[in-house]
Amino acid sequence: MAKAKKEEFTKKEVKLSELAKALAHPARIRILNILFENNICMTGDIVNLLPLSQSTVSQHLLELKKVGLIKGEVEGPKTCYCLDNKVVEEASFSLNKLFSNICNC
Amino acid sequence: MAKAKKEEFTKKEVKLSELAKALAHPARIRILNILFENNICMTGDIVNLLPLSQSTVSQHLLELKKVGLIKGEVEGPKTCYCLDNKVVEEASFSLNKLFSNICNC
DNA sequence: TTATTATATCGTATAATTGCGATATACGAT
DNA sequence: ATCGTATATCGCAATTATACGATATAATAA
Repeated sequence: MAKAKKEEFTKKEVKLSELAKALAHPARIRILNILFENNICMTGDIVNLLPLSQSTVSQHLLELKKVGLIKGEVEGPKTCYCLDNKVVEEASFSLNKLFSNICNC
Repeated sequence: MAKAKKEEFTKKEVKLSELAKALAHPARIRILNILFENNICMTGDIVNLLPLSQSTVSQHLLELKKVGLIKGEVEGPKTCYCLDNKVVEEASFSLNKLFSNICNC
């Protein structure tokens, strides 16, 4: 979104939309599942589970890191990513709240 | 996303990412809230509650309609939009499932 | 019929996203 | 020191998203 326009919305609206944007690509959805399900965290292993190049996967990891859903720890030449459970929990809560606000379910 | 790449992901991953993309703009978040909170549904009224031009709001409405979260009914020269509660409910469920899959919370 | 109103769509400009190959970096092993 | 491995970043191209003004459409009102 254009930066000028961003100021015309509330912080909550912007934050929620940025969270949604982080989830708005199947590769990133898969990455989140991979990080939880397997004991896998190295970039290379994640790359092998995705139909994308190493550099592209690296970018998607960065997107997830930007909103805080994952964090990466450098271990020598490798990097080990994992979910940031606190942020994931907050994200879950935010989206739940959105839906409880717009839905009688 | 490129069409060729879309086929390399599961239908679920693609569907969920498309839902997230629909939520990935503060204007669309606000529109959903407006449609629930107020008894307002006409495009013009929605336009008045957003810092965007009529044509831009119309496009955002289309985005939400594309994923089914809202539906529009033409009433003479006006159009009345409302949430599609069934789809909203399904969306809520899908996102809940994602988070229950990646979070112990 | 003509004017008005509400809205969608078209054309266009700009910005952001997606994707990849190539390169740079950083570390461990030889 | 040099090589190999893992990963991030750069540069670029293609696509998609965002935004707006202008125009088209369609129904109602005068």
